[in-house]
Amino acid sequence: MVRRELRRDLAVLPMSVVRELTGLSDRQIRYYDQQGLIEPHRGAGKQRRFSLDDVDRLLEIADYLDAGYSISEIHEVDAKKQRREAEKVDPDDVNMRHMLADELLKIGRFNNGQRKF
DNA sequence: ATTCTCACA
DNA sequence: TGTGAGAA
Repeated sequence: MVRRELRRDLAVLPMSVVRELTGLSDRQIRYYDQQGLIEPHRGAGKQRRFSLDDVDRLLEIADYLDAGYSISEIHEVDAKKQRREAEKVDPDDVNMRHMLADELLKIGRFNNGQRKF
């Protein structure tokens, strides 16, 4: 039996669902899209279709923003992330970066309580 | 009914 | 970022 799992990379979620799942306004979601932070697929009528990965990405973006990062700074982080992804193919380094990123976000959240968790 | 783009008394 | 207009 092939292990049939949930495909978090399939873009099948409409705005309404993503809005609920992230707590973001569709205005914000479209804005992050324009800024190139996410590239959801398009369906009939150019309507955006998001994947669960996109939802995670959106939450990540919201966290960075709450932590005080600017859109451009988030792009910097992405760029830096890709460069290392290209060079060092060290799996341990990848995990370490994720851990550091999480810590940065936690610190950011404590430095400005705006998020309504 | 929903979502999209564009523009701002 | 919000909001409203007009189209799809």
